[in-house]
Amino acid sequence: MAPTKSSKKKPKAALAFQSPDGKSSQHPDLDALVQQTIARVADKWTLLTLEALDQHGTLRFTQLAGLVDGVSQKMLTQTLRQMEADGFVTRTVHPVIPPKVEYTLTALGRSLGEAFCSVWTWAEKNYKAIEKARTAYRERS
Amino acid sequence: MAPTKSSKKKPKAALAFQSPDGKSSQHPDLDALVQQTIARVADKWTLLTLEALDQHGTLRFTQLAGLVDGVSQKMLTQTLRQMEADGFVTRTVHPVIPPKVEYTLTALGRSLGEAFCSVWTWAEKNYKAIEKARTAYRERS
DNA sequence: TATGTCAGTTACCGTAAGGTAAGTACTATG
DNA sequence: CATAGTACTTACCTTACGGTAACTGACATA
Repeated sequence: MAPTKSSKKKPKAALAFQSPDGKSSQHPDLDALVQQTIARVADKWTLLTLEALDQHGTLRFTQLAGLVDGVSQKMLTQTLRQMEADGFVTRTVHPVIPPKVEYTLTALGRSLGEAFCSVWTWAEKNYKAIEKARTAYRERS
Repeated sequence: MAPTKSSKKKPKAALAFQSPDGKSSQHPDLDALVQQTIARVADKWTLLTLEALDQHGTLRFTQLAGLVDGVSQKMLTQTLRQMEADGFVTRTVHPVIPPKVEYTLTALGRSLGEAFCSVWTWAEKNYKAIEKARTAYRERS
């Protein structure tokens, strides 16, 4: 797509990233990178899988399939591979028959879970307000 | 073989929004509701629009189109309608010629921005770790 | 020999997300 | 009269997401 042009960051975001204020970023695609990161991470199956692993610790493939409601084998595999590639989970293969594969969150994965926690609690607090707004909107139109 | 069938099953799993399973579900799972909420909110254009409005306060349609990098008119309209319906923005039409329409965040919208701030910050802090993990994964396989 | 278990992989296919481009409505201005 | 400016719709079309189901491999058990 078109290259990211504007450097836009809110002052309220605590920047762990050191960069002179008011100047254009040394990393022109920082926003794009961050956006990509969020887009990847804010996936339905990723979030559900993250949650399941966060709650239960180490899980096997079929256990995950049972916990992540509605997921297909295909999507679960895909999601786990992606999360492994991104460094969110470790995949441990025990060379036994029948196969045994265990998945655990890494520190990075756990930190992601914590970060999403605030959105999660926000959603818990506000989903009623959203539904109310939707009803009001529907009646208005 | 019966793949990934858990206690709850959906006749057809649509993306994100789907409520009732078999029973008269006046109480879909809280988790499901929260998940739906996040799925809706964690949309690319929604996040970018939210950010633009959070930074600039009140904006007109074309201003938003300029700020939200890469968005098409179609998607911008769709996103704004959705956000309005969800109670995140107010849409003020000034009955003048040529048309003038202004968009502002509601309190709910602003609170969402704050909640997402932690994820945003997390992404800023960790996107390098993710890229590193990806490279390592690629080399590993 | 047939069947089951676990953790996948692969092929097939329908849906829907989303981009492009053109059209709409209205008026002021050159 | 033609054009520009604003805020959209609408039609069309392509891609990619994701569901279903069948198949793999190696052994254990009946």
